[in-house]
Amino acid sequence: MSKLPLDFFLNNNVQEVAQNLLGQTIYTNINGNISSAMIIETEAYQGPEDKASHAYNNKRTKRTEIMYKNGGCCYIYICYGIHYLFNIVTNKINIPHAVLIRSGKVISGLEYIKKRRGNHIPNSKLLQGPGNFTKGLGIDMRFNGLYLDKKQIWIKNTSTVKKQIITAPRVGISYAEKYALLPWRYILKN
DNA sequence: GTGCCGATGATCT
DNA sequence: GATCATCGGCACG
Repeated sequence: MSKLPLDFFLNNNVQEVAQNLLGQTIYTNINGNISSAMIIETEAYQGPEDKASHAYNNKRTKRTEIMYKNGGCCYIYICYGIHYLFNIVTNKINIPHAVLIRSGKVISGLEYIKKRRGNHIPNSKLLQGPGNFTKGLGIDMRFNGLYLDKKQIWIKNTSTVKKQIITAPRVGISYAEKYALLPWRYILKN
């Protein structure tokens, strides 16, 4: 169980990285409080060609600039004014691919995660959904632009060799026309 | 379990 | 001023 090296994210196939991330364990350290989660749901966003991506057509703005960095970098943005969404930039510099992390399963730091989410939330739902995932792990805009080899955030290689993956269309992007139908959402079975 | 709906603000035109 | 890579609460039944 070793830390994932950053070159894991330099792969030029973002769909492959999104699938390889399933079963890996992500850690956050918020003021010394460490919590971790197994990644169980991801979505691939293939920048320039993908109408659902913020970087469609190589669009460069202040917000999307992070996506043009080298793979292994965190891309955080606010969705619907309320929720932080966590993406990992993939591929080489100037190629704006990214993987959205949608759901996880608590591995450690349950007490911190419950505190951030509220005690009435059942354990199985603590990190379900992209907004809940970031809230539970304490991820916010401070993480935007951080690489995954920092003391605040990192990923350990805990994926089993054999895993069963369910594919599905991505969520909340009906405006993306034919790209909305592509099965670029990946869910770990069980 | 499913379905509707308001909250809420950064971002871009 | 419009557009969202969402969530929780409430109404069903």
